[in-house]
Amino acid sequence: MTDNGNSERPIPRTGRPGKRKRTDAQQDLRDRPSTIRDVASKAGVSVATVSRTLAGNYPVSDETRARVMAAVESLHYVVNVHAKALSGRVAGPVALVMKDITGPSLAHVAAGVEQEAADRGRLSLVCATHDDPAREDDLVQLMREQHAAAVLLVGSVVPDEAYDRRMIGYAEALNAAGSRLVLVGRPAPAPDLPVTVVDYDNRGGAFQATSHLLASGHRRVLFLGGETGLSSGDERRAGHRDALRAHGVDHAEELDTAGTYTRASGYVRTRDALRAGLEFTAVFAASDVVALGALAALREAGLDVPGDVSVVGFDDVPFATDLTPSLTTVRVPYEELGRTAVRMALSRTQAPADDHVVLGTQLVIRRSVRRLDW
Amino acid sequence: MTDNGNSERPIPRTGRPGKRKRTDAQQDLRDRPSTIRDVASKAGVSVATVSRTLAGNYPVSDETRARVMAAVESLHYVVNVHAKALSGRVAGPVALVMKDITGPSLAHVAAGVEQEAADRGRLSLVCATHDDPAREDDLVQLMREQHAAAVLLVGSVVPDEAYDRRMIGYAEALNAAGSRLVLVGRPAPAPDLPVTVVDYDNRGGAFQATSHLLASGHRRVLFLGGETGLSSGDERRAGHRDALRAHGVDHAEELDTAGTYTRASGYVRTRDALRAGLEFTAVFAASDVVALGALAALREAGLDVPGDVSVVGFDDVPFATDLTPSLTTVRVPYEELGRTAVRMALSRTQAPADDHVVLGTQLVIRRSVRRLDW
DNA sequence: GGGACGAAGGGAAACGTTTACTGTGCGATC
DNA sequence: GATCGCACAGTAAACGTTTCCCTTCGTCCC
Repeated sequence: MTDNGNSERPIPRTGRPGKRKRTDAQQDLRDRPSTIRDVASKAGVSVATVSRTLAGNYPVSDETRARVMAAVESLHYVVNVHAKALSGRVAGPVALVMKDITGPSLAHVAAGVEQEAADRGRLSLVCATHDDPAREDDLVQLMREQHAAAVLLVGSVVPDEAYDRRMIGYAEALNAAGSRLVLVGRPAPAPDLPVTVVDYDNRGGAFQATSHLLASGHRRVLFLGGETGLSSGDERRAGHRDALRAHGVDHAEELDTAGTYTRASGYVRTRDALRAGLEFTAVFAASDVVALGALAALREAGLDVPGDVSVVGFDDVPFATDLTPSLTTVRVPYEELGRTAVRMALSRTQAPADDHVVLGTQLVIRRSVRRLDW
Repeated sequence: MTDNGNSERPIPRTGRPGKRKRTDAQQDLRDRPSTIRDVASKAGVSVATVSRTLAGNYPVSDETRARVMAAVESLHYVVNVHAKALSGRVAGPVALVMKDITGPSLAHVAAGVEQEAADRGRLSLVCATHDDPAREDDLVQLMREQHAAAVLLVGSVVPDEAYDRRMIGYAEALNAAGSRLVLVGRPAPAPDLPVTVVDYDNRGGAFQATSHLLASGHRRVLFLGGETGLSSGDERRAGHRDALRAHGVDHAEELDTAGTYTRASGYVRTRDALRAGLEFTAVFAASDVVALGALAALREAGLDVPGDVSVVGFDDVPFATDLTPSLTTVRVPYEELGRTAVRMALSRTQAPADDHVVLGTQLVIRRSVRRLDW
């Protein structure tokens, strides 16, 4: 024993009496992460002292601290987060659940979430559902197992009864586990639920967009809306109609289309409208990628934007400024959406109530709209 | 006692003899996640039986199973992953460390990583470094604590000596902890290191791009390269020069520029080249966003693409097809890059050696290049 | 000179699982 | 009819930390 001879009590044992699978001791350093006991024995102190030295919340003599730190260095010791979580408290991660990460808007939400989470010392778990509700169920379950501090469900949905039921279930299950459900860009299923809702003003943004077109003298606006039923789609449609009504413009049924948020959908609907001989001087696409399709169809038809037809989008994705012409669109604060969601979920005081917030949207005027009265 | 009366043995106790902070039992369900002991006591069995019932790796009578499942349901029990990790083995997460998540190419890598990880039953931790080496150090450390199965460092770098040292440290530290360092899109710091490298053929892609321009009759190609020193930038530059050499075209120093991978850089360099009166009939931008800037500058100068100047990009970001004109570019299999990285890191057999793979890149011909000899 | 006190450190419980051991009955086998 | 084996269930050790509680030792104050 290499005890420093000042005590009869046994020095902390190197290993437990329990069996060790590994027979040759030389391998121990190689493939098994070193534990606090390894550090303790190497430093000739107890595990309690090592823990306290590293935590720095307890007086430790300089000499002991030095020995412990040296042992930590030489063993490349890092704490085992599972053990730490099991005993002391560990800040749970933030879980981000979305349909897909590659879309520019969702990527920005993710960036905001990651940044705010990191600022608060949390890790971010990112998962894609690919629009599969069963997968969403599994993920919420999984996040409960992981003790996630908050579970963020991001992206527009069809708010039917099944959706409400699922969200209610999630909210309660997470709440019971001390976590928090956060709905980002999707509606609350019911009032007084333990849920945080962070949304943005779809309706107001669409209102601004269409108002801008109407104020520029356009009267026949082809609306390339999102899917009917989808929350963001319906809200943007409502904002569009609000604006028509507010400006006393008749709502032409045939100009009010619905479809998916894809380039293809924008392309097809615009092309078909042109083929059908519909008259319009402007297009309001309910998303920038839809606008992309519209621009392609218009260009193909030999129409100039904004010379012949004006176009407005929605989202303000990064490339909107680089299109020809640069796209007038509605800016959605996606990154701020993510940050706010994390902030609200984590800094929630003991208020058990639900909390909602709606971030504003804002028209960004570029070059894809022409004033007709010029 | 609601025991079913068929045994004298004491039913498992409800709680441990140890002290409980909570005094009023009614609160127990509310804020503390229920444990396997809660389930066991509710079902009138031992914790071992509950564990085995849930794991399904041990014979359990139908009646017992039903009771356990009922208890699980009613208590909304989920296993505590930390406890599980401490005892049996739990598949560690995959950690993805990158400069920023919002870029289209990195987002696609992330999507590939997430998908492959999910397919293998792993969670994905996503972190942004914002190009801060110290943050990268912290994250690697953090991932070691988290027992990540693999740590993926994604994105081009300046491979200087400090970089090598850091990567070597990471590789060894992670390897010692049973994890694996994976470098994606960046070079290996040294041979025979426990590291997995997944890269793509920057040089070959650039060679194809410039070759395409030269084969189309262009002789003076403005090269908008990436930063000198940056691995991907240097490789693409090398590929470009290879092609010039292969086609016997003189390398004109003034046409070979370096800068950042930003739209602004592409814009400024193209504008300056035009102002300086440099003669060129084609532009090869070392990334699509740089091409975006070039397109804007050309347009501003009243030049038509591809009528007056041809343009080729690199990356094949999603919007490349939607530009005016659609952009001829080099496709990089970003998503596959992510998938491959995870696959290689996780399905690595006991081969302790380093393993490298280079994915191919491929020219995608669209409408931004004109044949000069027509 | 004696007690109080603070600094420093150790022992061991507790966190929630999994699983190796140990029993039990009970039907089948010789 | 004793025995073997199997289905089923419980006990307890182990996983790696943190922290409560206890001990020791030196100082300071009256």
